[in-house]
Amino acid sequence: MPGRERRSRLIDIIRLRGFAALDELVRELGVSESTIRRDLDALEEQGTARRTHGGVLYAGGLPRIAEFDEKQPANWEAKRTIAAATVKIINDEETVLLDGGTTTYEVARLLAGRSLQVVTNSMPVANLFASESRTDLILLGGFVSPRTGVCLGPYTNELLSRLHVTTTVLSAAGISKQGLFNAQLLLAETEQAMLRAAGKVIVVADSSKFGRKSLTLVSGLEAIDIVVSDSGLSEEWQQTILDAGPRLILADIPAEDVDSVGQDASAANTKIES
Amino acid sequence: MPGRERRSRLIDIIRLRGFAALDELVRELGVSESTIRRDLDALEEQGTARRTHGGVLYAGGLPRIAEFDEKQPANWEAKRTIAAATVKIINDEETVLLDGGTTTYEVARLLAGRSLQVVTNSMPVANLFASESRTDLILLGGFVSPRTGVCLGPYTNELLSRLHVTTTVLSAAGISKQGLFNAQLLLAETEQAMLRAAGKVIVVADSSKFGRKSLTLVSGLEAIDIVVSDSGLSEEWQQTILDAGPRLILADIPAEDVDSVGQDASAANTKIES
DNA sequence: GTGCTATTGATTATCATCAAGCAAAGAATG
DNA sequence: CATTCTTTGCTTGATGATAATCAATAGCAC
Repeated sequence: MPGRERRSRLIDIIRLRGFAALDELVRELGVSESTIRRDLDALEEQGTARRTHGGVLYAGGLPRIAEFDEKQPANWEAKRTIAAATVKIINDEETVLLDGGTTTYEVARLLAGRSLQVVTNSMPVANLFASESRTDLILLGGFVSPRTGVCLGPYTNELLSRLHVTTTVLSAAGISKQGLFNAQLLLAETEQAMLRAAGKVIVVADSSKFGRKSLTLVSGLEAIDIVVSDSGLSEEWQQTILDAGPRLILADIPAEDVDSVGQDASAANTKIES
Repeated sequence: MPGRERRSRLIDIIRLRGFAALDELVRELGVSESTIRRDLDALEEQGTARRTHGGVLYAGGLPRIAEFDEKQPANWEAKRTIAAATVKIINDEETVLLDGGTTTYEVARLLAGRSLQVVTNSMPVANLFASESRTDLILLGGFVSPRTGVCLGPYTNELLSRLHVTTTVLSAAGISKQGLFNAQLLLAETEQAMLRAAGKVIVVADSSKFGRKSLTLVSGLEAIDIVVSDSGLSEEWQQTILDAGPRLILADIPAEDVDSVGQDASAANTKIES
């Protein structure tokens, strides 16, 4: 096999799989290990691939969404348990509208594979469902915000105005007595449109979000049906929320079995109030 | 550090980076190699990660779009050169509408990082631009086809009807004397809407597509401004296209330097006719 | 406290991978 | 045809990674 074609196929294989073991490549391309190794060195020099012990990683891969990369796994433990509690109150065959944000992303991960209709404006969320044949996916178009990967703007809002869903799962940058806050002006409008499209509104927010305001007010507390948070939420806030109307679900960080992240969402204990 | 938290952080790290070397993890988590190794075995069993020699890959990641996975790198060499020739006739600051398909995906890869406005209905394409701050991205929403990851349907078409772009890059399942063919009925409608939104229409298709019909006719040849293909296209077909109206650009597979795939799009020789 | 168990860290022998050097086979050049 | 340059495959000693075993520690029940 000519060297040119081999290197070209090499790139294709690596790109396709994201990772390829060295002996794998030796077998599939039918050349010696030394040759593969030399090719990989060249690819690395060129920046297309990254070598590891025993294999290669594709380097020119998808640029990642900033928000999901930088973010320290700050309250991820909490976010995960909140997500686990949230998916329990979503039934199969529902139509679910999912907002952007890391907590809703966790919810989306747990929903993947279930028989649902999902509507979202978030590209990271959409990617999770894109190839799931059991889940119908409707993507809200519009202008894509580069930092967060969500669709915004008039097109998005107008499309939303014509949809109706059974359940909307919203995230928030902050929650105060006045209601839900968000950090982006355009996103606030889109979230307001989401509220109008919803039958039941669920807000997911870890306890650190309470008592914190942000740029714009999205909605009052009375528009929310259910708030899902973690057990770190103070008594006062619990009462404040309940007084304002919503049901409150507090997810306990599970005593054991943290490993269940993927399919299995049964671990979190939940305490339902009022 | 308690084992639970460690494993949780492990998942976060792996997910964030896609790959992590073993000694890296040892250093960052401050535990012994044996412990890390045991944790990774557990994660692998559980399906969250995939072990390699000397490291781990994240497994629970994005499910991949079927079309891009299965597809043999059949005419990829041709597709790449076609893509390289195509991006040469697209200028900075233009508004470009990109169709779905593997050839247009290659075009998109070469456009990534340039100063453009990009409009697309394809999620794989959108992912390439999502975090590029230099490129404005407008995503056409709608119903997402699970196999190909493109948005279809009435919402998509209606949004398109309100847009105007300088250049549209279309793909095709087949090209005959009658015109452009596509394999999906709904997609044909969307592509017709794309044609209507376009100033200049570029069709990218490798030579194997010519003389091949598919399910539905999308448009006649006269609606196309430029056809970009490879040098494998027969004389008769060249003449047929030129007689019908479009300009024809044939990309030669470069004699050397196949390695330039990423940023560098300068390699392909092109022959421009009429 | 005593036993029990789970988790961790160190050690070892074994195996896989690596870089470098060298020779053979083509391809290109004069 | 001879010569040079490139590409390829093989070998070797060295390095790195692995699995398995064992001892130490820390909890937990009673």
